Amino acid sequence: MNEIPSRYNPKETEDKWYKLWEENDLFSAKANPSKRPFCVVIPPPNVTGILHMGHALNNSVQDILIRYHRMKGEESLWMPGTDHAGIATQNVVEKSIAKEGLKRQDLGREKFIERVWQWKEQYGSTIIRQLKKLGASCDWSRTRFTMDEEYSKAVKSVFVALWNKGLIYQDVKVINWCPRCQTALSDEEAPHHELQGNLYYLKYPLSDQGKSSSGTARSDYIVVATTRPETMLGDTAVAVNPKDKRYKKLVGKSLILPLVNREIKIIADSMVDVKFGTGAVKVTPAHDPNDYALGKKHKLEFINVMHPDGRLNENAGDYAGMDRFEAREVILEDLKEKGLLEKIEPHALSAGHCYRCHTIIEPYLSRQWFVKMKPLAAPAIEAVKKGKINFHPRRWTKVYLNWMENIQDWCISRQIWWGHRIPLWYCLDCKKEAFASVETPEKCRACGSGNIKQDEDVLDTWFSSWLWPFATFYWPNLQGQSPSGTVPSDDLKYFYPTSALVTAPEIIFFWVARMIMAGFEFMKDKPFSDVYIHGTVRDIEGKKMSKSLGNIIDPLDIINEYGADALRFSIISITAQGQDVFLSQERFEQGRNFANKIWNASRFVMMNLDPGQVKTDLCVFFKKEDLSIVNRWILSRFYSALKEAGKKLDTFKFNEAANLLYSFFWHEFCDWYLEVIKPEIKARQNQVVMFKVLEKFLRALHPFMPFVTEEIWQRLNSQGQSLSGTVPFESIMTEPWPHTQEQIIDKKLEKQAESVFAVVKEIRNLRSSIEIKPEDKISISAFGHTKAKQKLLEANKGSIINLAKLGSLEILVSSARPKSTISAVTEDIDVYLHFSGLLDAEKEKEKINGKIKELQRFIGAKVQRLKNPDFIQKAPEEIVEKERSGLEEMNNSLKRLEKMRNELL
RNA sequence: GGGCGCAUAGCUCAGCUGGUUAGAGCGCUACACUCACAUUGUAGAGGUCGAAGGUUCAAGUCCCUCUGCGCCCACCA
Repeated sequence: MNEIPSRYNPKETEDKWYKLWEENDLFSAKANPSKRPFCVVIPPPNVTGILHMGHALNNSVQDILIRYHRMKGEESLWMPGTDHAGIATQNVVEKSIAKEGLKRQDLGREKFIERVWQWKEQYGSTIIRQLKKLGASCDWSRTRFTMDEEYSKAVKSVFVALWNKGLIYQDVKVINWCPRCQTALSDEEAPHHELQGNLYYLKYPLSDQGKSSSGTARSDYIVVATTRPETMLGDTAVAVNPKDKRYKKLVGKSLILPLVNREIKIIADSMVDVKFGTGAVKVTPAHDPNDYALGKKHKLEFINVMHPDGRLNENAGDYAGMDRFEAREVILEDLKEKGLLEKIEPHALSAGHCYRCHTIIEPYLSRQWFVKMKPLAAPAIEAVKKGKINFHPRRWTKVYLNWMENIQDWCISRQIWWGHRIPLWYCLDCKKEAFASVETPEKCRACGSGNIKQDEDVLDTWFSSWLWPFATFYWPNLQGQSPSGTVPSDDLKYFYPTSALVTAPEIIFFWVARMIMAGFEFMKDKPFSDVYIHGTVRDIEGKKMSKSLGNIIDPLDIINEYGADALRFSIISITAQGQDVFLSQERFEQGRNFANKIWNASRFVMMNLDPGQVKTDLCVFFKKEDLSIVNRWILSRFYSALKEAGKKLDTFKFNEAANLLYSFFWHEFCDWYLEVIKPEIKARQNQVVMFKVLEKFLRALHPFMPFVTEEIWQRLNSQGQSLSGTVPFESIMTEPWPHTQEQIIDKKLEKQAESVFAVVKEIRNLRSSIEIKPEDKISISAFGHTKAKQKLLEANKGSIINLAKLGSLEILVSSARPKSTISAVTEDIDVYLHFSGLLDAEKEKEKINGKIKELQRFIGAKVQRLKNPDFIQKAPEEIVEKERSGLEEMNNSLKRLEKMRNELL
């Protein structure tokens, strides 16, 4: 057995097994009415994506779910794919052609899109390859892309369906505009971040007419406060609160807009906050959502002063052509010169930022397409309220509902090229209303003219992502060509609704909520039953990992250095329910060490395994009573850990499941069990139990650490059961997740075994307290205060000698203290270490006194509790009983300790 | 302005529906390379569970208030 190296090397196993799994088609799933379906659709990573820690966490969780359910005998499908990520991908390709000195406009729309496809062919599967390194057991034969032909058809169908229902409309509104990407964004795509800016106080002079009639006006101008002074060029009114006494007389009068010399009215509206700034607001209806509303209400003029790229346009007069921020400085300068800049105050404000390029967005008046969301939201709200869909952890339910109940219409048109072009056509001849069509039309529906033109805009990427749980199954046609052949048409029916969705909190609005709405609207059913929201991956200081901060830990580096199993296990074991994940490089050592521990324990088992005998003995039924206490103990412990871990997995508590298996294996199986059986490892029952427990443990752990468990399982079985590399290929992947055997779990027995271990621990403790060398064989005497304990000592004498490295163990017949000993107590058992050297009685006494004091404290608390009549009366009987027996035990220990101390005198 | 989360050992965090003496990993100290593993073993130090109230026979655990961090949402110009 020397050929097993003493260190586990993931590099030699991971790629090998992944390849075999793939070659043997173990990831694929198909509709199988005799089995329960289990389905997870992957949150499709962007085609431009490269694997980061967020992906690693997200996909580890999904793979655990899928592998677990697959092993539980469910037909488990993990549907993979990528997202075309309109803006992000277009940006990447624009950067790439910029190296050739080209802009997308130089190429033209068609050529540019061709270049994007080329880029996608070349780099688009990077992330898929990386997911494979992680061990992801997706059914790759089904890999989908949101721009696939069939998928595009689904997108168009959905657009047409909503159009026909009257849920899509066009409007001119102030929307979020990214001057860098030059497109409209939805509200979700323009998250607000705080900025340290200024509040500028500008003086707007009253016009002559205004001045003359206001004899009591304190001054001949009104001061307005703004954070974006450059927008003043587009002002068409100043608004005040009608109740504001300061301005009451001025309402209806006019002002002269400085620099532009436009006459603008002073209007009154209750929307204006009297307390903010000066109580007078400049109104720029084309560049602010609030002002837009005011503009509509008061029928003001809408003056757009900006080009789509953020430069000021011809309406800005002298400032035309300047960038918005440059213009701001110049305008302030000019106002100052004219004495119209009253003051500047520092002011924290929050502004929308483009979620793709982080540019400050500009509220911008433009014509866009919108989806009416309220009707779609209603069933999606109800489903969650009624518990048809459950969030884990539950608190996200509120976040979801709050958003859904205040949902705004969705701006879906984007002024970019890469994406699903809006399936709307305009007739250039009859100029009637636009019409929607799934198939590309040749003629105008109204007049039959062939002179028609498709809308230039593309749809928001999320307008395709929200169909992911069913469009990936070739809805609405239900059949299509996957990379590996025709997909059967009953798959959707079988796998939908899918089972669980795993994602990060920031995706709830973008994707989760919308999938739920799309599910009910188009499939008449929820898209999934459970939503597991995991935390955000952060660095050790709590900062989000990002390239710009330079605090990235690359999962591929970790895989390379520690192995994919280590990565998976470490990241899962610290991912508490929905808490953010704080990572540092060292974290992965835990996973690596665990893999190594499993490796070596297995190595030890295999080195000592008699394959032939185990093979025959596996079929032998060992009667419980015939098994040694330690064998019964490890079986009981194993099955109870298994039972708990299963419960945790079923309730999305992955870290708890992982940690249960970890501490069972390391601290019970390795630290105690293997050590106890070591001297008699060839005994038939030991052989069978250690083999069984290890083999089942590997299966239980497989969803978490697929590679190392497969490698060992294969080696183990090639010994124990001759499964070695036989055809057909057998894999731990498709073995059942072990069943719990309740009848073997025996808590009483566990306690017995553990009291033996406690004796061992006390002996070790004594040994180290007087600094006896480990190689010195010491003599121990022990006395059990009950018959049962005496018997237990007798029965486990050998184990104690072995574990505590004793020269001899004498079991006393009376509680009298042997001479020249130091002592310790455990529950019901006294332990004496024979000591020939000089005994420092004082030191020994001190130690015992310390223990006595501690014990007295606890006893005091217990006595207090038991003296309380309310406690006796109101606490449950069993608790009171527990307290009583606990007190009794403690008193016993106390007496024994006191006796020991007194004997020292 | 609303909403949510977190404050427990030096660090990072577990502690489920309240019930014996509050746990883990890392780090630290001492000892040990005895034939599975130094990516290891054994032993140990280290906590009045953020603060103040309250409910209860009993509170890290439930309620209220406060403090400090963090996040999300919202049209504060």
